[in-house]
Amino acid sequence: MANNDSHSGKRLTLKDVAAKADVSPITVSRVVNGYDGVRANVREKVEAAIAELGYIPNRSASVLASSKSKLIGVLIPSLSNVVFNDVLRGIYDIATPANYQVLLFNTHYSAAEEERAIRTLLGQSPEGLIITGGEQTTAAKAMLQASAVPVVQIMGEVDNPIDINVGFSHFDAGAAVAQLLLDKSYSKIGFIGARMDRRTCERLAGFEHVLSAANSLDKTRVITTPEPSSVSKGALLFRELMTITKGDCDAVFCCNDDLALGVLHESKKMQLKVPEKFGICGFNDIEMAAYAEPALSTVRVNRYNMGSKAMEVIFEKITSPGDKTTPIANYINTGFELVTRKSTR
Amino acid sequence: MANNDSHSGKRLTLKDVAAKADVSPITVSRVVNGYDGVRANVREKVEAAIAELGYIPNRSASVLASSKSKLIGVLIPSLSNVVFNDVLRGIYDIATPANYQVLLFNTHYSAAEEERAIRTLLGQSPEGLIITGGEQTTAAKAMLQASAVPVVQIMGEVDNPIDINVGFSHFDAGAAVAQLLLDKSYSKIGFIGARMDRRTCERLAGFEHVLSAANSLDKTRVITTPEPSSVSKGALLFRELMTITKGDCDAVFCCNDDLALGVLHESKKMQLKVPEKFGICGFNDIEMAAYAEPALSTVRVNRYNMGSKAMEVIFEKITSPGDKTTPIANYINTGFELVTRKSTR
DNA sequence: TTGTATGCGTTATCAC
DNA sequence: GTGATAACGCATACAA
Repeated sequence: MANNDSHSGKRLTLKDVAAKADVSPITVSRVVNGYDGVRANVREKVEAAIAELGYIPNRSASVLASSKSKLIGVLIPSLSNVVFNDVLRGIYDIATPANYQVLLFNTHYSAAEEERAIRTLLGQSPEGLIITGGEQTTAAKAMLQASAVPVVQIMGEVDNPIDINVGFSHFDAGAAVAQLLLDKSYSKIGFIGARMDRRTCERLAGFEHVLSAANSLDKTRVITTPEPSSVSKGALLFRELMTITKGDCDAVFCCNDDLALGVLHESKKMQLKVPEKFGICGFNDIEMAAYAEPALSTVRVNRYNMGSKAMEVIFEKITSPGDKTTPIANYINTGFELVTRKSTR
Repeated sequence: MANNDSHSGKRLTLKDVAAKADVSPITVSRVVNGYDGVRANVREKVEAAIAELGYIPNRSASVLASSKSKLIGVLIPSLSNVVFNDVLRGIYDIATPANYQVLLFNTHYSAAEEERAIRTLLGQSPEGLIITGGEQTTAAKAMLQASAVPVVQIMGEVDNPIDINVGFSHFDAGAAVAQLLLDKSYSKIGFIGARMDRRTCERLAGFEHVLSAANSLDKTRVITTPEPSSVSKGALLFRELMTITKGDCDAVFCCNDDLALGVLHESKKMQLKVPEKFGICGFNDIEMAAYAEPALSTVRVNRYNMGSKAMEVIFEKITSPGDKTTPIANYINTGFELVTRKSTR
């Protein structure tokens, strides 16, 4: 931290650069924004002045005057969940090269915090919004509708998309896992879940749906907690499952890999043979899943793609304003994939 | 996405609210900003108008007029590295309750990208900047100096802090690990590192320093790659280490836990007895470290604290402007801690 | 190709 | 306690 160098106090503006380069402010503006119609020698003169002065354009003024913000608002429910890392990477990898900025909010799985974030975000003329899931408050939805800003709801398949929806069906994914375990001849299948947000509940619903149809559903084998998930929580919940069912359980679907890794760890301590006597399936396919012993069966979801697709769709919307001839699909299914490894028969 | 409701097209401003509430725009502004000096009944009238119209203040205009942005710029080199999740959480947990926004940039370990990000950031009148390490370009450093914005360099101990430095000595940490392994009677100690950013290099330097002093340094046991680290990369590099040294190696320090987990996995495949015949020490103490088998010895660093402390220091600077009587320390050591588990004797 | 006038929506300042 | 006026720094629209 230090003082401003020469022009201490006052912030440098277009005018200062213009004076130095002996042109008008608007010409400087044109150079800054890379307009073609500026003579080469003038451009060079201006660029030299900018460099010499160390001029940095004031973005607030620019946004105010042009109402172009190059800003994308992103709302995710958690910063601890590694799942969102990949999603964010996908978003940034598309946004940054296009010179768009990302304003990220952590909503802590709270619709109220989300609404507050949406409000502040909307005050900054964002050119697009990426939000998680479809459980916004009605007030938030109304604001979004009224704003006319492209909105992408990511992660899950939502019921009435505000605008565009990029994700996959967690119900189907949960169902697929149940079917997989059934196919592997497990019959007393439990469920371990933490946090229990909307999408986790949907996975559970799909899972229960299939088990129920196969007459294999026993809800005492469903152990959940609203607390955040972790490896240690997985171990804890697994012990609970085994206590409650008195060990009458031969497989478990964990709502994410962290939990599953904890279950795996604990099952070894219990000397439970995985996968022969006990099958474990996780969710997300984090890198460690492949390196667990036995390697963890899980469900691969295209996290990075959800992020990059969301950004791409926003750019499509931005660049084809009101173009009704080439409608953009309002649901993009990023799918999922069962990954069977050694933790299931 | 939809049309604006009533006043379609035009965006709502203070003036609209003022008209509706039959007061002047400035009064609305006062209500919006929670000034005390507004009569209760006027305030209520204004608030009603705001609610009815669904008015959202334009932040660009506000920032332009007041040059108060409530914006903190954060620059991190990677979004894949889980280390930064915790740092970010620490930042957000302090910033958000104070109504500050966080504008996050991913610099991809590139000083050039970092400089670009700093430039755009500085254009938005941030009230504080949190940047990673001390390897900014000289141009970037100059801009930061000139800006008079509080700057916190986090993660490592940097040489000439631009302003404030929050982190710990990676050199010392690397040295401590070397000493630990030596103390456990390992003598042919290798190093496996990926990415090899500045802080990783410092850990290696500290490590080599101690080994060298103990006459145990053999640089052929140092295997590194500029590529990003991962569990699989750990396994790969470990095989390389064993090939190059023809197995003449009895311990390894991995520059992070992911790598170490990969080494652990691979050593089992090689039937190498850990920790008896081979010791492994990681870095960071991610949750999985404790759940590996054998559990991984590692170094705990206070990631969350680095983030929260950085924000706290910025707030101190903001709230005590130029207060020379209570100087803020320009280096805050967040420390580290050796965590010895079963992967070392 | 370059410049002039004007407005973007808010807040600071100073009246009332 | 409330209001009028003038910035804030830039970009749009148009003129030259």
